[in-house]
Amino acid sequence: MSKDKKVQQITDMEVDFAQWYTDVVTKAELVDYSGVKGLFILRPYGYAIWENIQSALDAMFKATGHVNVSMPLLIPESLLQKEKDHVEGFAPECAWVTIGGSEQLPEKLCIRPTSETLFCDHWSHVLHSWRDLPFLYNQWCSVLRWEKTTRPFLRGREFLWQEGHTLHATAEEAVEETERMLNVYADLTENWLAMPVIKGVKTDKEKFAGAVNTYTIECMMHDRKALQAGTSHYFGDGFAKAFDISFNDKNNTLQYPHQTSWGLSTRIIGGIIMTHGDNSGLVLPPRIAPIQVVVIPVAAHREGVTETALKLAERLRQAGLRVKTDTGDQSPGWKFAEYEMKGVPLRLELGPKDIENNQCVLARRDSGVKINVPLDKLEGEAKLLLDDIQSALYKKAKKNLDENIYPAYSAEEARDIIREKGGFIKTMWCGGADCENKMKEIAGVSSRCIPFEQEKLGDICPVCGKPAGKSILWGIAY
RNA sequence: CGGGGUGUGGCGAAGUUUGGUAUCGCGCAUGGUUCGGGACCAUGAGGCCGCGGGUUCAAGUCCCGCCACUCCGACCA
Repeated sequence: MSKDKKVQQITDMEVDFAQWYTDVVTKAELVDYSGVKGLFILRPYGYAIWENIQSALDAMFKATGHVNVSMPLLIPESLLQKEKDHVEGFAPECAWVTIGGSEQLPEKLCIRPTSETLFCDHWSHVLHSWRDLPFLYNQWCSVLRWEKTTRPFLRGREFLWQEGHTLHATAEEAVEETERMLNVYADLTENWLAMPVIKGVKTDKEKFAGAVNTYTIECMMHDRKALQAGTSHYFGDGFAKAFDISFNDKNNTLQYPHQTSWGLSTRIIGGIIMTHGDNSGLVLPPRIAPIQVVVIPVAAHREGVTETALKLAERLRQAGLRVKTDTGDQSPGWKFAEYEMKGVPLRLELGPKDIENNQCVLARRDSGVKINVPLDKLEGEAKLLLDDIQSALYKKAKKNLDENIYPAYSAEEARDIIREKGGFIKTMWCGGADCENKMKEIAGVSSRCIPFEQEKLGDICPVCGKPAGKSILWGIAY
């Protein structure tokens, strides 16, 4: 147990990171297990985090011209099979509905693992003219993928996400959209979730089934493993051709449109936990924390304490903050531990001594630092502290990322670095799938992305020794 | 899908080797005293011992099957 650890129920992350993660997820009351493997219950506090992420992202989608729709849950087998690469990628993890009521169905229906095929089918009906384009659609839903092993948030068979699907008259427009949405994800992840990202493009091996290109944002977790936090795909006109989506352009020529899709899931909450959490539990970035300030009256039975606490909470609410006052009859110490476990960024303590001095105590979740604040300065101080916590979390995570990317000049060197230190490995790459596979074999890492920000680490591929034009990032991924 | 671990009141465990009345701690409820880092006392509620078969006079315990969770690998958001 570390010295400053306040909560004894959570396994130290240095002792067992996976157990620490599970402890945090359950003790912070984010999820509960359901009776079916890989299907998790999002409890109110966990769902509230998702709602905050949702509302931030949804606003960004709307601001970039997108509209929300709702597509069916089930996909006929024949529809799923229209695009060859796509079905090959997803068929192994599909769950099927074969019976309706007591009748065997004439065609089995797949519970959507993703909805490209549904959007394509729909668009093939409604698209006629260049005037209809672009379609800029998004849907918030859950999807089902029959994963072998499952973990709360990180890998569920069912998970909540949003999937954006867009259709454009030209390849240029579609590529631009793919990049735009990756930047939206990066904006959310860095500025709201305080998680630094590396933007790049996936190799052919790692890209989405059916995509021409997959763009990704990669994050580094506290245990130095990689988390793919969001992806944006450019499809070219492959799906359009497979689904017979076409339109007449301005010159009355029949054209195939170009397509994109992009998704971000509740997995990102696992990312938040593993990026900011500590041995006392969850640490939430203020911008998405369901409770930004928890007000805890001390010696609440004493005259004026509860009343004053409620008044201060209301003042903070008026100032636009999300505030909870805990007037329960547990001891103050119990409450301190409870809200630390839940990652509430700021705690306001108010007791008789404070009231005498016309002040209160504000305690930061990230650093544990407590300060006395005169009551007339409360709103300003609280906001300043929340802003500071938000940026401190980002800086700390950025440091972890920057300090754990190592160059390597052979697969063996990469292997040794991964074994000793973990983190990301950067190397040059010839672009060959053989070298990528060999890297996996020897060093145990998968390619994370070819970063947009390229570095020149040499001239040759560290695996085959042939000329190499690009730098690439490797890591062990969740 | 391969390998390991675990399933006993809400949670964590003991009991399983050697079959014989269901135990402990925490939590929960009520009352009281407390209250600045997980308070204390008293009283009380709560169990098809993961599920299904079998052996036996008798199964938490022995046998067979299944399921779930969890960790480590291969695959994915």
